Amino acid sequence: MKEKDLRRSLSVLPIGTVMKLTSLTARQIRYYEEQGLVFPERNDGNRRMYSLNDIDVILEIKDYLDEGLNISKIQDIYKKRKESNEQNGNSKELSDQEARKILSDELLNIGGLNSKDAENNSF
DNA sequence: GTTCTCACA
DNA sequence: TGTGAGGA
Repeated sequence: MKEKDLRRSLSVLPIGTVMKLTSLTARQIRYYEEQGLVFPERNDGNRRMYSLNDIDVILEIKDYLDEGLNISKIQDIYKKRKESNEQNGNSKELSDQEARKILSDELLNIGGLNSKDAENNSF
């Protein structure tokens, strides 16, 4: 399973491919990178090379955007997700449980932010 | 032909 | 966000 993760993290896709796969504009894709949502590598001559992992994230971002979240909120979600993934270097199973919880919180948050200001942090 | 950065409508 | 300029 590590093999897949490795390939999945290999950055080999030019922005044009990502555009087609995500149906977003280059502008948006670059913007999300600027916002720290995806981290493409910059191999030959300053060209952004995205990985399947990035595609996944971008697709997810698109999804969140579609559900009414703004960039800053998405940034927050990913920030927290990363923290949860990195804080437990001793237990992978716990990380998985945490990941599930985080996802649940995200969904709850999406539903709850419509009426009031869940803007800050309820979790 | 494709992508990059910067800047402005 | 879109788009155009100017370069690689």
